[in-house]
Amino acid sequence: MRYHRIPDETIRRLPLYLRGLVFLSEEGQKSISSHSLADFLGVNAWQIRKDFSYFGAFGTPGVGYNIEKLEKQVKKILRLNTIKKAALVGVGNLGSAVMAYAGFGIYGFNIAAAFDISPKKIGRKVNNIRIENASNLQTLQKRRINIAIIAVPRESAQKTADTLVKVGVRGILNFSPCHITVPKKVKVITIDIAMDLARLPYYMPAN
Amino acid sequence: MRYHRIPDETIRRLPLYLRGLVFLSEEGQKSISSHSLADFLGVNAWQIRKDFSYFGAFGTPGVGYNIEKLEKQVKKILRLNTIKKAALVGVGNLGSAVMAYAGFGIYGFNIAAAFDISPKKIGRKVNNIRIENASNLQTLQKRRINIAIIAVPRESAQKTADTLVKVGVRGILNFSPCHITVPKKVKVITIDIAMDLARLPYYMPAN
DNA sequence: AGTTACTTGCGATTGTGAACACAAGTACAA
DNA sequence: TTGTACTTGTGTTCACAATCGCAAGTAACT
Repeated sequence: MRYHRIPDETIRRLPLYLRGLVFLSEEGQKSISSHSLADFLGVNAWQIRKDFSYFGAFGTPGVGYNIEKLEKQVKKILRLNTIKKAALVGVGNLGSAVMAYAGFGIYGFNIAAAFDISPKKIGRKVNNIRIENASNLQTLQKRRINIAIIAVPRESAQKTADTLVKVGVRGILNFSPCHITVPKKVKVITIDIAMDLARLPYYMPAN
Repeated sequence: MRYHRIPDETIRRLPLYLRGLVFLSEEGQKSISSHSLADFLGVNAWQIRKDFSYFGAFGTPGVGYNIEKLEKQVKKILRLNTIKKAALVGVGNLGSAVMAYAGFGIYGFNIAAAFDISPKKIGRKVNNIRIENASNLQTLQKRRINIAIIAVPRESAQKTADTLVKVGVRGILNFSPCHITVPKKVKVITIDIAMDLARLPYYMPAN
């Protein structure tokens, strides 16, 4: 099945695998079996092998996978092999946390710009990034930033997205708890941390 | 009640539906058709109807769904009909954002306690909640708090989880980018916001 | 070289959920 | 009462993903 299309569910898992591979690589480990990686990540070994098989064979039977090679391949599939600049819109509580979050680095992301509308925040520096006036979003086009993170209140999320699309952004990570409508050429992924918390009680035994 | 098991994917969507219903309810709307709700949330109408049909029929053909009734039912399924107290462990950047996040309210969650190990933070108040010493986690048992949010650095996530389980916590929302091992009776949902961002480039047209 | 223990790759099977189509219920106007 | 426009509920079909099983490859012995 070497030339088959990669299932969406596999793509969803790749960042998880990548996270594990990067960690192991930093620990100095050179190769790992599907079983060990599975234990480390809390998934199934056959799932890992199946997923990896969709984009070619990289493992050595009896030995395992070469971590560095695999890491490169996963990054290539996800188009993460070049450093990507992202813009943050909305430097409130959540936005500040996003700016400070170290976890984007391993995926090659770099928060290169931050915007807000509050005069109190504009001009201040967070994590060495100067907060700019949100009315200057159009500068993103020239700066070739086409990924944005929306962390504004729900009321302004759609308007913000519209502006971002207009200035050439084609990938949006949306933290506002609402649906955002965009042209087909633009991909939006919405995260609502409260929604995940809301699923928890269902899975908890009676209390 | 023809179906005995509600599919997991349906459960995953219920918080989304609930979010929409609460919003519409606050707007004063009394009833809504599956099609309108679908448009509002950015999903398919037949999906909504099918999902709702798993736990009984609530709509009126020709009219739509009674928002209040439906909201109550969804909350009941998700076991959100009583206010739930949750504890936060780790009041760093992300933890602070979680404490300030208003979105938990509509699901009936209430961050009732916060813990950290930094002497600088202990004793300070955030959102009217006094930050306690993390060595006092065992008080959760007496306080009958059995849901916790972990927002500590990766290195201490597993240890934190172990302690939480020991003091009776049975549901954990984990923001640390690592797998956490817990007894079967405990449910963990892990969120890694960077992982979602990492999927974005794959879905963006060539650049 | 032969043996053993281990591991991958992947075809085959099973399970699950998305998508569809439509029968049946409701409201309302004439 | 009849007709029309609308909406729900669900059986059925189809697509896709999880899981399994195993042949074949590899390494490290003796």
